[in-house]
Amino acid sequence: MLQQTQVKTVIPYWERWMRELPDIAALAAAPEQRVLKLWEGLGYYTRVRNLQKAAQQIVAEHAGQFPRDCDAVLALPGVGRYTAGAITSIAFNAPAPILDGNVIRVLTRLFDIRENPRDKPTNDLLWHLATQLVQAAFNFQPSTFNSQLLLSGPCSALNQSLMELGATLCTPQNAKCPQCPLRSHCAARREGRVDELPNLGPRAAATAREFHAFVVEQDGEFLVTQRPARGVNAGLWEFPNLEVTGATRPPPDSLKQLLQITARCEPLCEVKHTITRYHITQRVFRVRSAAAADGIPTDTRWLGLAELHALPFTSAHRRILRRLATGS
DNA sequence: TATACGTGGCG
DNA sequence: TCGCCAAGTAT
Repeated sequence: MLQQTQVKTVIPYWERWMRELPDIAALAAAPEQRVLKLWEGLGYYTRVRNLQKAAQQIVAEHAGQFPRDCDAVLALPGVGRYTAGAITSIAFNAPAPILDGNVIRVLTRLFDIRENPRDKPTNDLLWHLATQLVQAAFNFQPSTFNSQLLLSGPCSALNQSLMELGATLCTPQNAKCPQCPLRSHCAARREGRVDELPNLGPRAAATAREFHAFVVEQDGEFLVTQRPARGVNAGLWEFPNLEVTGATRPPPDSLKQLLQITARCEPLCEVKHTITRYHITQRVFRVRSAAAADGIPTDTRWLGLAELHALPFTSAHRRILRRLATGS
């Protein structure tokens, strides 16, 4: 859950998740729709499918016991170098390095590394520095006093401290350098370059795309279609929709029919969101004539409002559902 | 090796 | 309003 997602966002999801699926066996055995529902709104949906695969792999290959070996952890689906290091260092105090967005920021500033940390040589250097730091922590002999501050172990404490520093003081903007325990060691601060680092380079601009979506109601049920198994929001359910500008394929007749109807419909709302390459605007229309939906060729279902909430919708669609439920 | 993948919060 | 970024991974 924490991959590319802020702790604050994750907490309510994690609490609900742990109530519903309290252990590895429960996750491994759960229906995929239930697991997706618990993840609904968190984004990056392949993470949750990988997480369930990982649970099933642990049941099959590790007798249901979470592996302690770093290579076995790394072999789990959805677990990369960072997550394997985070788990084994934080949980087992293994001297495994971590490098996330926070640590990249802390280290590029601490050592005044001006190259783009996304470039391979610079990324290698940062992993090397993170390795040396956690090794030093592993060799550290705590005194009686500070051992009380290292209950989870020095490697665990070091890695969590690096991330926490980046999350609280060494922030992307308005870094709180006067409060930083490393201020006297920080090369970027000494050079007055804190605001210039990390140097991530420019981002590719997103292209605007516009869609019309149709909320088709019939006897208290709503028409939904399932997205393709690949690509954005793979396999999730949504209202039938059509790209209005820049469409690459001609719309099916039934959708064309819906599109013509939109001229007589009041827009329900407008939803905007951005993914890597596109700014997406969805104008959502309410269609009361169910006949308009006849013969829609894609995978479709009629579902009641309560059932709709049982499906893995994107948050944009959940906002619309709330409006439908409240009648506003 | 470079891209694509979601969403929400913040200045 | 808009751009940036977040406890990264898979392909």
